[in-house]
Amino acid sequence: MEMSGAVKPVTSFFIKDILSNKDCKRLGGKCSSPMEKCSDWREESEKSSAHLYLQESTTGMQTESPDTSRPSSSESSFSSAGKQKRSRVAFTHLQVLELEKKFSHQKYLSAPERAHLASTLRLTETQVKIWFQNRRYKTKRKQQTAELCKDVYKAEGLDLREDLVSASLITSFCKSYQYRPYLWDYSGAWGPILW
DNA sequence: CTTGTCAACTCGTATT
DNA sequence: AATACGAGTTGACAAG
Repeated sequence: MEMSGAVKPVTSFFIKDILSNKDCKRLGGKCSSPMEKCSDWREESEKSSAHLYLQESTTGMQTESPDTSRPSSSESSFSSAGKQKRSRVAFTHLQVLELEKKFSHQKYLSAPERAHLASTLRLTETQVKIWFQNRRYKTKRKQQTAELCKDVYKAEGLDLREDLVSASLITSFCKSYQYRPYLWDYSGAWGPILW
C-alpha cells in the first residue's frame, strides 16, 4: 500500500528475504535496496544454470529467450532514476509446458519436488510456487465460471420467467467470456475443459 | 485508446 | 515463528 507502485516492485525471491521484506513493510520500514532482488535471484538462477539447462535440444522447440528469470535487461529496468519498473517475466513456452505437465499430474508440490523442478527449469523455487498458486486459482475460477454458466443455461431452460432479464445478462456474459487460456491443456488429471 | 493475460504482489489464514 | 496456501490486486505488456 504505502509502498505501492513507487519503489517497491522488486524484491528478493528468496523466501527469507520475502518474509523479512514483508516484516519490514508491515513495520513501515524499508529494508532493502531495490537492487537486492535482482542480484539475489540472479544468484539463484546461475546456481542452476550451471548444467541444468533443461534440455532444449531434446524437444527442439526452444527458440525463445531461455532466461526467463529476468528480462535480463538487468540494468535496463532501472533506467536511470531510482524508479524501477516492475518486471513481468514471461516464462518460455518450454517452461510453461513443463510446469503444466507437472501440474496435470499433481496440483501441489512438495518442497523437494519444487526445488527440483525449479532448477530443472531454471526458475526460482518462489517462481514455481507462485506459478502453482496462480495455476490452482485460475483453474478454480475457470471451473466456477463454467458452473455458473451451466446453471444459468439450466435455469433459463427450465424456468424462463424467473428473472429473465438478469439471467439473460449472465448468459450473454458467459457466452462472451471465452476465458480459456489453457485450452491446449492436458485435460486429464484435473478434469476436462468443457465449454 | 481499451481489454485480456499473467507473473508478482498483498493480505488474511492455516498448519507445523 | 516459519512457511505455504487461497483470494484478490497490481502492473507490464500484447492484441484488438
